[in-house]
Amino acid sequence: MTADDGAQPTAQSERFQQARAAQAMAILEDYAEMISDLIQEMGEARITDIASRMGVTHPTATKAVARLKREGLAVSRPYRGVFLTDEGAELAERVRARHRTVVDLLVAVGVPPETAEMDAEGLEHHVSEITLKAFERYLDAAAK
Amino acid sequence: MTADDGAQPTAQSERFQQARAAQAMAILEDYAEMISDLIQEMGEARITDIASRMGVTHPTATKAVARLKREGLAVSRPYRGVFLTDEGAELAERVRARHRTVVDLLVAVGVPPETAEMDAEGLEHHVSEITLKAFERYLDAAAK
DNA sequence: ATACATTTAAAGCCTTGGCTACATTTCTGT
DNA sequence: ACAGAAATGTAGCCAAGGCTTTAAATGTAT
Repeated sequence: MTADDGAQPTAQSERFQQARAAQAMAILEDYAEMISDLIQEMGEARITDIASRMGVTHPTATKAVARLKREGLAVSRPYRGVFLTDEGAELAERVRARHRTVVDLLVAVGVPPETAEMDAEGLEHHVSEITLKAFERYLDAAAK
Repeated sequence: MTADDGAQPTAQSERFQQARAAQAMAILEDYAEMISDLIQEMGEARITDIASRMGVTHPTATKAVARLKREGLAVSRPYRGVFLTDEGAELAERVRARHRTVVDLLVAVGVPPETAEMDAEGLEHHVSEITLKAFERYLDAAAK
């Protein structure tokens, strides 16, 4: 009836699939950024601290770290802190920069800073490169 | 060490928990909106059409509809179309309006329309009421 | 009206990302 | 040095949201 079952995806279904893919990356990104934060602040990232800051229990944090390791983004030895690989650190830095840009843009269009910080946490993972660049241009223009 | 294990959550951990909660609603919102779209366009929403537009297989769509029914957002009889309850229709309408606002705002700050449409699909679920209101004010101001 | 095509349903599998409960290891203080 | 506390690991449970495969119901066309 709608003419595409299993056949070529529509633009719309592609958007949903894209959104789902972004979501799959989101947690990895959050954990990588958190680990990076902790290393900067305290020299190492302990499972307990990661869990506490992410608002999850430590087994959950352990699982997430296992996934990061599987993806080649982190390394760790039993009963020791977690560290990022070069790739992981790079991801964390990109995520951090994007987060700042998103918060800044929200504030620039009139969102209260606290709310901006809150919403950015979920929002940021769905901001594409193109949109990010647009945000940066907008902020640059507004800064002048 | 970081002083809050299981104790009161930090502002940061609360943000993450909030983002996770928003994510849990996201799929429900997407399906509700899609069902609403289909009903408007074709008078009813068939499982096959929902699946095709969402870019998933029909068993997956069936499961999603089951959740909607469980949450009191939709109703359906075996081998018949899916319909929204008042609550479901209201949710769909809110989601649709928010989607439009988000796309408009993205375009207003310089994001190409096609990209705006793409990113909004994931973004919208994390835009709080407060942020949405700010977007609307911004768009109003820019319209003048 | 009956055979064939399409649609829906049902069952069962997988991964993710939460959780609790329990075991083990490391750290710390006396 | 050793006991108790704290941190980490491991196992197993759950729900969500994908999937494929198989079965049943519905719709359609000769």
